[in-house]
Amino acid sequence: MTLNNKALNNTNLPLLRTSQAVVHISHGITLRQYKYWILLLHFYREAYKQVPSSDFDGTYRVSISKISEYLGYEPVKSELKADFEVLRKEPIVINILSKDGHKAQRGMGFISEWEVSSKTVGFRLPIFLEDVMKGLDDAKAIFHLLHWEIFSSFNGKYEAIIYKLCKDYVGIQRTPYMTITDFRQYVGLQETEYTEFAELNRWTISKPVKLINESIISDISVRVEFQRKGRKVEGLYFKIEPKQQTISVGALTHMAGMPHPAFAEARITIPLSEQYAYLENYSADLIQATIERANLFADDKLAKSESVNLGAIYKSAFSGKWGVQYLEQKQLQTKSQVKQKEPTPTKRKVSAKPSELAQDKKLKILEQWQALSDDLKSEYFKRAINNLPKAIKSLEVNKATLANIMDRPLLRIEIEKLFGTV
DNA sequence: ATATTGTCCGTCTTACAGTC
DNA sequence: GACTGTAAGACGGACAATAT
Repeated sequence: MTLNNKALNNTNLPLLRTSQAVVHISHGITLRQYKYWILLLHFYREAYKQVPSSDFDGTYRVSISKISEYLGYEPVKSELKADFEVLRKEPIVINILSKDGHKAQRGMGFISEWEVSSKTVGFRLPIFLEDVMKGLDDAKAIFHLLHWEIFSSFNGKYEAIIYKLCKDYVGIQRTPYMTITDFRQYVGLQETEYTEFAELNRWTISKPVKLINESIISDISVRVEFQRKGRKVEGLYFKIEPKQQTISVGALTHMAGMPHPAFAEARITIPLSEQYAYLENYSADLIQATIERANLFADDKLAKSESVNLGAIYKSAFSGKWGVQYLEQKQLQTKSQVKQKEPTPTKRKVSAKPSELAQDKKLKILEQWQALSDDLKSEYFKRAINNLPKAIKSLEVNKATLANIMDRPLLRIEIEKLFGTV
């Protein structure tokens, strides 16, 4: 569809296989059906990642209890079937570029088959969506970054759609321009609905935007920009800014499912909004290198028993592009096998008060942890691991030990939570 | 039964264009 | 530049239809 083309033209992103290709589909389905679909895509993606590709036949079954877990209530069977049937029938038409570079259109349903039994739900995705899900670059994987709980907490149809649209463009801080017709199509309006712009604006633009901005759990703030010809509004786009999180970073990370792997080595939890911003601007390799470099710098300071403010270090590491040097250096090293002394990174700014607070808190937790007996430690360790979202658990089980648990941000947060509840 | 969504009406504000 | 008419739009509220 047209939106997608514009997005791609504007930013010169590679065609296809980007998250945008999946996301921007105009539709007339209800919010609940839309939620199901997003959930199914999420499950599909998870399943695909866990099972080696050749063994994965494309049909995925998920227990109804798992769906209930995400939705927060148990769906009624008849309703579920009806919704899946709508998802199967509702058309998606996407403009794509075929291999020879010519434009092509493709039509499909949101899902291609479904099966509902007493305890499970099975579904298959159209081939195109399957391909997109398989081909999704990790850095672009929307479903780890998509904040399911925030999304599902919006109870307005347009609110959720606009939130999601904006969420996809936090990185470039604005959505593609769309005409009013495009917008109507995007949010799934019939010709007869909201024929007057004033009403359209009032109920499908202004109000949802206001609600998104006022929501205490929303992680973005959104502003609509109209393009006018005289007084008449011809089109619009949204401007997006990451919002200061009003709930704990730990809770957010937990809800979002997983931090991006590139941030795995980070010793403090980098807020998702920042992760987004970094991911938009730097490659995963570069991010990893930046964090590694920053860690070295921190170690260096620790060795000299200077105080270390990780939040500030990471910030200046990214803004100062420490990773670029480091990455080049690493490549050189592996090539020439010659060990060089690392250049000192550019001077660190002394700022970032909020992260100092976080640092204090971290130290407290650390003290509390060290005061525990070995038995208690392993007890907490087990419980922390168990509390992790499934996807992370399998990773952490292999990596985490009693000795390094405090260096693993997600686990530390779980421990912190456990301390809080005891 | 209640909440959400869509429509309609009335009134106020604002930007544009024409006239003086 | 000031004045004025006009149309687009904002906004509050009432209410019906629909979904949950």
